[in-house]
Amino acid sequence: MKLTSKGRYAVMALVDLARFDDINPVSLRDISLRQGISIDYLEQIFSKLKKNEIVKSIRGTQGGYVLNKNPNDIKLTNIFHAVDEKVKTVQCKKESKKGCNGKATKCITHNLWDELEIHINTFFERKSLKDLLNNNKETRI
Amino acid sequence: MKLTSKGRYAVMALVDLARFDDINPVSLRDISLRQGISIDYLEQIFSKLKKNEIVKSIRGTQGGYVLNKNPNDIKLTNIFHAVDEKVKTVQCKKESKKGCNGKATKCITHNLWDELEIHINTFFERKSLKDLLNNNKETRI
DNA sequence: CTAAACTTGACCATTTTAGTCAGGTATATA
DNA sequence: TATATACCTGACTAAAATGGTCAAGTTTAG
Ligand code: FES
Ligand code: FES
Repeated sequence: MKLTSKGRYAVMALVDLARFDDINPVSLRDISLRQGISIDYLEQIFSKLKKNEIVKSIRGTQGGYVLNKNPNDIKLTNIFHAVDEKVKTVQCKKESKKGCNGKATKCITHNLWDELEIHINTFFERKSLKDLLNNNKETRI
Repeated sequence: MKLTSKGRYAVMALVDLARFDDINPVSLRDISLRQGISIDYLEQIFSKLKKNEIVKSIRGTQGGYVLNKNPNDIKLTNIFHAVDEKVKTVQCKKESKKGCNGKATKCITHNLWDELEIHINTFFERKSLKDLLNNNKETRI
């Protein structure tokens, strides 16, 4: 199981944004330089973050992005959902009664993977952007 | 983040094995039929499980595999480790002082991903094959 | 002797990932 | 109003990972 760059970068970029957006909008160029993420890639990510109303954009010179919510109200779940970083542990379709093996009942490990999924998602639901800010105050770049 | 088939199948197959190996060794053919997993793929998986001393093999007609330990002592961690299903959330090399961005310090989200990794691994360390057996007694196929 | 079952290693199609690239449009400011 | 800055959009792609298959063995019960 691994975390993809898209999810990782989205969170990184938002933490960066949250630190600096109180004064001016933050340009992707700045985030790119500070965090070492390709600017073209960031554009893809922010397009989704914007669609999901996590950030607002300001176009033109001196433009950039600003958070659209209080950092306390932006949970990792919201970020991941926005960029399609999803936790998938079961193989089967959850709604279906059928198992991943095509049989009529769920497979013998289905419950286990379901528990796991909940376990992981709980972590994402608990953590907010705010938590990450506090957590890193000392280590500003 | 998603669980790969290799990890999922390994656990599935071992639960199946644990149920039936008290009487006779269980052939991959049987597991394949019961669990709907390709026999060729199972062979790859069991080769690794054997190397890691989770199962023993008995060759020849009427042969098959048997657990090499008490189900209570086989944790998901052990199984996943055996088949190289690893949890990877950080991007950087953990031992290194460098960050994932190539900079001299760890990135602003490093601690978060590290926490996540621990969170997930805790789940795997707690669950044993025994737990899964009990959990599914009613739903035998 | 032979069929069942493990053993080993190579091979491969498909999908996913992690981006790049090219061409826009909007707007602050000089 | 010219222009540089920065957002916006969609297409494209190389490389890696995934999820297997296939072939050619060896071992051993019966
Ligand atoms: S994972 Fe849901 S039935 Fe197997
Ligand atoms: S994940 Fe470790 S430094 Fe970024």
